[in-house]
Amino acid sequence: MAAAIQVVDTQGAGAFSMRALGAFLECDPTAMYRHFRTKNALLDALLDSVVREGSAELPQSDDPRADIRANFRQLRRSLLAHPTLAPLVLRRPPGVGAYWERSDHAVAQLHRAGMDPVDAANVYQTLLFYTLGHALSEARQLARALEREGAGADGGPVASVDAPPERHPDLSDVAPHLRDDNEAQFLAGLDLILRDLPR
Amino acid sequence: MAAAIQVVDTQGAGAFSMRALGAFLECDPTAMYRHFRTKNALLDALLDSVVREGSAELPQSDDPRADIRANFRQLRRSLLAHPTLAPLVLRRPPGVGAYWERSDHAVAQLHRAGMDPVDAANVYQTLLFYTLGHALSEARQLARALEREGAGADGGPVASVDAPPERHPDLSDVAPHLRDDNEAQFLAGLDLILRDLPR
DNA sequence: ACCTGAACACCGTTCAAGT
DNA sequence: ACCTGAACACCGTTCAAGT
Repeated sequence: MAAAIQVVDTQGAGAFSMRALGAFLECDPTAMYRHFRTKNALLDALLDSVVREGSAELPQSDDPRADIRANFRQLRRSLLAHPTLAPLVLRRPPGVGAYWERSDHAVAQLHRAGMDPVDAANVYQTLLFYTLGHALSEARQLARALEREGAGADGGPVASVDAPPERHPDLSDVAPHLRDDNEAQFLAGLDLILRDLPR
Repeated sequence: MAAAIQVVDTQGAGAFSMRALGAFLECDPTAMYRHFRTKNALLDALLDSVVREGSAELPQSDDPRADIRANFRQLRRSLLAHPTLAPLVLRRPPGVGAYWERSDHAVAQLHRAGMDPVDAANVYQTLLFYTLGHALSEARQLARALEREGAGADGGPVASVDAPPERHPDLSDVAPHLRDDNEAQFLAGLDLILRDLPR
């Protein structure tokens, strides 16, 4: 139900209830139980649709590395498109269901780059967990900014640091470098993991 | 409040309510509002204590790489020690508050290994997000196994794959390699990110 | 076949009242 | 100063009853 996504995006995930959805659709709150066995089942359908978003246009060029980058960049953007919904994605096990298209694509590219299965499995899971962790942290922060100042907020750095310098000198040295563009920072991490892959 | 952690661990995070905690402590459900402004504030205190758990004994040996490994392995274990609580850690922004000790330690080791600040920042965030994503996924699965069969369950592989082989040949090739020991798989991902670090 | 709405067993939180 | 308990405004879900 696309209406449910709309409710979550405009009202926030916390305000999403059967009663709120019923009011939005102008029907009885209990009518949804004809289409979904439970609120959890409805939520799971929403999460799957977010993860699958845009996965039909995954590129298959002559550069495996670029294709993998595109895959995970797209996943990150899909998650960030619904910041208040994104944190709930962790409720679903990664690597199954909605991830099939994405993981099959990524593993195929790793094979094509000449990587053996064991390495491919590790690199794939590292990429996936890194992407989920990074995007969901960013989404959470973006969601807070949205509810604080309405539309048009940018959320700030994905992980800002404000430690007392005298106690944590090394941390404070690094802090300025955490304030850069979030997507660039994300892609740098991807490249770090993909470093050994032939370009 | 350590009693709250006990309630979460035995009853599951879903059953944690002010009323349930009150029943456990044999006091009125509203008595907690003298010590915590809100249920959220109480939960945040719990999450912080989990992240900080054991961070006092972070090693500082002559091998920066091993020290960083120990840091993130310890973080993973702290999260997995409270599997039903762990997913809620994402509600807090990483990189602040409870993470100070851990991130300061990790960044100090990266410096000591001769890494420049920009690289150190990226490597640190990559490690953190990878660890959070990996451990929280594993914790979620472990929590499900626990509530399904009581104590003594192992939770199975952190990301099992059961895709139709005819549609996803590459994925099916890799699936067997995802079923190995979860901690070994986690450490392999860490090493992947730390590959360039001098040993 | 599908929707309705009353009802049940819960929530978090507030606040006047007690000691 | 701290705890109590009634009360308020919510939840998800069920089920007999309507069309």
